[in-house]
Amino acid sequence: MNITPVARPTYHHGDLREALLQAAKALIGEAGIENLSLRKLAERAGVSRTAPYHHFSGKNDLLCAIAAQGFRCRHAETVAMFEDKTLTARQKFEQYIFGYVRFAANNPEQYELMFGRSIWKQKNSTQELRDVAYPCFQHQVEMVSSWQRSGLLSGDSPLRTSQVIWGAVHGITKLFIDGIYTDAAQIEEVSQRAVEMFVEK
Amino acid sequence: MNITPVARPTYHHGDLREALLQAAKALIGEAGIENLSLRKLAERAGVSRTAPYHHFSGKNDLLCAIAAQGFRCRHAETVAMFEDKTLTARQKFEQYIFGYVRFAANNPEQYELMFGRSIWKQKNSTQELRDVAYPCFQHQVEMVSSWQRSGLLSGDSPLRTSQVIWGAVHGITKLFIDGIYTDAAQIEEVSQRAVEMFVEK
DNA sequence: TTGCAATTTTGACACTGTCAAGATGTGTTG
DNA sequence: CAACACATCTTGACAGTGTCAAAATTGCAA
Repeated sequence: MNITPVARPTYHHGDLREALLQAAKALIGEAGIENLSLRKLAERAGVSRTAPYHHFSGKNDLLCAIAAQGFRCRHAETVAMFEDKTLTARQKFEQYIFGYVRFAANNPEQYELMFGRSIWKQKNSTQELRDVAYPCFQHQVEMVSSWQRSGLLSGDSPLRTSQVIWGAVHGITKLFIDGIYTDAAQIEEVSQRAVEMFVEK
Repeated sequence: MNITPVARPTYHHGDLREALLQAAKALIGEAGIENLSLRKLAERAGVSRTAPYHHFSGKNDLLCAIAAQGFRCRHAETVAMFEDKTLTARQKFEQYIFGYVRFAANNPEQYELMFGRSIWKQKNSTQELRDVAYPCFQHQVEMVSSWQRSGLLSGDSPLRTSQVIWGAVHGITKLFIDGIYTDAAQIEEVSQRAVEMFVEK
């Protein structure tokens, strides 16, 4: 919540864009997205109110950049896990569910930016964000398709099945991080139950 | 988006509280929650900026009241459906899923208030809202419990199973109304697939 | 050195939620 | 009917917000 301005020796910052992204992630982690203001952010970075506008076209642009970072991080994690040849299909499915939920629980504010209404609702998404998010979505369908071929999941429509499973993890996640489910300790048990309910017996 | 002030003959409004709730629902339906301001709302109701403060303790209080209306409406719908003796268990389950998704699709902004982060995240919920929301949550668990006893759903933990199913419909719903799934026409097909994946064969 | 472009700053504007204090109406009691 | 109490509404004010325009500063290239 507190602002800790950073003294800056030179007039030009050097890498203000990256510094702003870092400070923004720190601020939303402390006080939530709704309490992030460009002015507080600028002050934290030790720079004037409108300096960020030379690195981001506006607040929305900055939020999209943070979301894009999240997609890149999450996508790398998922691909690495799915290509691990020491895991069975069932283990990969479990890892996917638990990894997804854990990522969201550890970075709730960033997750909100990635999948929340503030960006996607009214076509606020940047081209950069769309370019990095769509492969992420696509990869989920491919994983589900592979699990169906291996008999772990039922049905013949990878897209529909993937939409239901993604919906489930997304919904469980949101109910927890948005504070409707108050007991956060239950999230692992609910995830476990989700795995049981989806895999074929 | 436009403001259409309402001429008012008398100094006292008569039923300003209800008028504000109605106008607020109309405004968020037109421009979304994030574009609702108390000032525009007051102007629309033909009243000064601070008049609403004599009927709601603040903006959050007003939003909670709108959410509470949504819970009452949805709860009545659900109870009536579940007590309909002409429906089989399977039909009731389908109706629950489709009804849930349809309600959210028809009232996306009100749904966002009911289950979104803006209210629940930081203990912003009113006592009135909690009193009307919890029975709604509880009823979902009871329905799932009944479907498990009838053999429609598997497992022995109504709470966990209910959390997964609620998570699924909530997640599917959110992915659509928040604009991540762009093709809203698919929502029925995804709901149908969800029913198939959850009921025992 | 001069000139140019990138970067940062100051000033300004419209908008927001909300508090304090005053004005106006309504209802109740003597 | 008169006077008071109270609910309701209004005006004024304040701090905070995102963002634009114009001016200032700096780094780099010719």
